[in-house]
Amino acid sequence: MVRRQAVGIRDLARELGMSISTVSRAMNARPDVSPETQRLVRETAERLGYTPNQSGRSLRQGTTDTVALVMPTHTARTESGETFFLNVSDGLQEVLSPRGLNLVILPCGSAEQPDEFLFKAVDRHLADAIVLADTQRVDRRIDYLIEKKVPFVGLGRTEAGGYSWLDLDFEGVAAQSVDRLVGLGHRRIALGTTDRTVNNTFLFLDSYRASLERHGIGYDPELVIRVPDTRQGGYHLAARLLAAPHRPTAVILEQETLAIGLYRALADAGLTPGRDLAVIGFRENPVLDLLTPSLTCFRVSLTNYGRRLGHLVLAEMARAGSAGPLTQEVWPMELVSGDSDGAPLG
Amino acid sequence: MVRRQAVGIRDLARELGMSISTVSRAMNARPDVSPETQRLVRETAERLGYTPNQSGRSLRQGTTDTVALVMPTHTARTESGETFFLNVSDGLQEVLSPRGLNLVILPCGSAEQPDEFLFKAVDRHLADAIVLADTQRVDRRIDYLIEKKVPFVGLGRTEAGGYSWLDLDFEGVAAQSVDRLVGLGHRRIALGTTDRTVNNTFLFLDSYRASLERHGIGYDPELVIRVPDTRQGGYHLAARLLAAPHRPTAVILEQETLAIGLYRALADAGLTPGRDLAVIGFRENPVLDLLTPSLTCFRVSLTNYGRRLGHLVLAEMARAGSAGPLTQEVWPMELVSGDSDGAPLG
DNA sequence: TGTTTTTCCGGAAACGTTTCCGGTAGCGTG
DNA sequence: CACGCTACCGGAAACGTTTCCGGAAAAACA
Repeated sequence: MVRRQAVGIRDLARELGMSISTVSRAMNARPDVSPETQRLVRETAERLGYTPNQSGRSLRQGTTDTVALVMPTHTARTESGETFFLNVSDGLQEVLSPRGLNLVILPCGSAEQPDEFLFKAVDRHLADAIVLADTQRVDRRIDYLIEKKVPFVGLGRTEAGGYSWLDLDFEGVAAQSVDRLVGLGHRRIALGTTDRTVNNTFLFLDSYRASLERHGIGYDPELVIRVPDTRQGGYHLAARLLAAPHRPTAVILEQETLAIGLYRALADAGLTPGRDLAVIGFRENPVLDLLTPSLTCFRVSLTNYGRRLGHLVLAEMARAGSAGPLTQEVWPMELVSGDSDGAPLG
Repeated sequence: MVRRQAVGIRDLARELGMSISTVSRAMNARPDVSPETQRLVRETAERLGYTPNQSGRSLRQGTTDTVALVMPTHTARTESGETFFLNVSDGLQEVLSPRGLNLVILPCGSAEQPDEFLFKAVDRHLADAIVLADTQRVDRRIDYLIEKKVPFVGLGRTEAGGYSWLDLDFEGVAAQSVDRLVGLGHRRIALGTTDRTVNNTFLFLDSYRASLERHGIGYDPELVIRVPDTRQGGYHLAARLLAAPHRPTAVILEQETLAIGLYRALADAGLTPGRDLAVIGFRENPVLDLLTPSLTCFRVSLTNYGRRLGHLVLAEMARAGSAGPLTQEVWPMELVSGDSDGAPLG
């Protein structure tokens, strides 16, 4: 039978000739242990290769020193997501790590139910705090987290509120896009969006609609085109735009990925973005660099975003369930002007 | 003070009027507890909302029911990791999940030392098994894992061997690329690669060199161009190719990302891939769809790859340190013929 | 020097679970 | 009826750590 743990706190204490409680305090840098002892303990621990057993610690203090970012992998697989999450997680970790907190990413496989997946993770007390991505308009997971008093931050809003979140300014982006296009003289402005149930989609659509009406342009449901968040989706989107009875002169994309298929489709039809159809994309993305003419879109520093997220998580953990103030932040995005959104032809 | 755990096994036992040992056995579906009791226990657990505390379990049985995929996020940020890891993890999870194993992704932030990061994760016994990505040519982490007898699978080879791994057929890809280009009549074939220390890079280079020599073409170090694994890198690569004294007629890319900047640079120079310069990329990637002419590259099902990885992990866990047979698999990639690799002009 | 405070350390009880070991009841068998 | 066997279950000891509590020595103070 294999030894469970190579060297435990008991072995270390025996080696040092002191009590395990002293060793424990020394390892945790408690003030009530002499500096000399601390040094000695640490040195010996290093020498014997001792590291405290996490399960023991967790059991005793009811804490795991871990923050989990739960993220549905099928979202990330839609080609736009992976760099998003990894960049965010990098910023997140940069803040958490110095505080002695480990970051783990919990991928909710495409096979599983996102709700059940989270419930299980929470019940198992896999982490002390959670970052919940891909929030739906109404999201049962939020209710669960609140009920169970798990410190968490939403990486996205829901309709309900009542918790701390951080989100990109979808409404602002939609409004800016409409304003810009209207300013250029466009009146028939389409929206290319997805069929996802994530809240962003709703926010974007609502703002698009409100912005149009603010400019005295009637909202035409025919101009809201829902396609899958993939290249093929973008291609299909273009096809539907071009086939529309009264063809729109501009389109706003809620997902950057759509731009790829859209450009391709326009090229196939002998049309040029910016001249024959004004296009405004969503998030700036390295791979979009390939697009010619360059895409007008919006920029945000994902690493900073992740860092801020880290601080929110820390705040949530600090207040530990006590009814403190919530932080709800919308992050503005900066317009990056490209050549894809010219004035209408006609 | 807040109750540590809402409802523990003790509460459940009291409610049921039986001993905690029976409850435990029932929850774990042990054979020596009557079916009737099992049903009753489960039902009551469900009703009271009881879930076993993971720390308690881990402490007692020295196991965490978790597999960790450790992955350096800075790799993923170089734009080429794009969808690779999430697709692989999806397949991985599909295999692990039904076995009651949780998958976590441990992102080694760009700020941290990858070695230390792993050592700490292992010492803390964060997972029962590990999938180690981004293996270097010589990798201290491998030695550590072997020494500590942690079940693990390399997502990539190292020079040393002596453990189980799964890897893509970089050598085959390089050889096929060279063969194809030589077959088309090319003699000056460049290699666009990166300065990364990951083992792939070495394997690819070695095979490129050997393949050339197999065709009686001398290896010219001047034709091996190392650039960062980014768009800018690809752009820079093209610049160096075009500026070469005796300009190569073909280039093989070890990283798919390079294709983007390369295409852009060629366009800027008024050149066309496939006509003025033959290009063979590496892995098929959705975003590369934008490239015109279409890129000749290689294909592999990442989800299958991930699934296979899952089975290797299970095998490693099963043999639990006992010197069993190692599994070392190279996965072939399928050539996807595009229009980017025509015959040389001259 | 006597008293109080401070500094530092040891003993022991948790944390929630699993599992070994033993024990009782019921059953079949001769 | 006596015996053994099986099917279930309970008690209690772990697993490795932290932390409460108290106590001894040393330091500070009068």
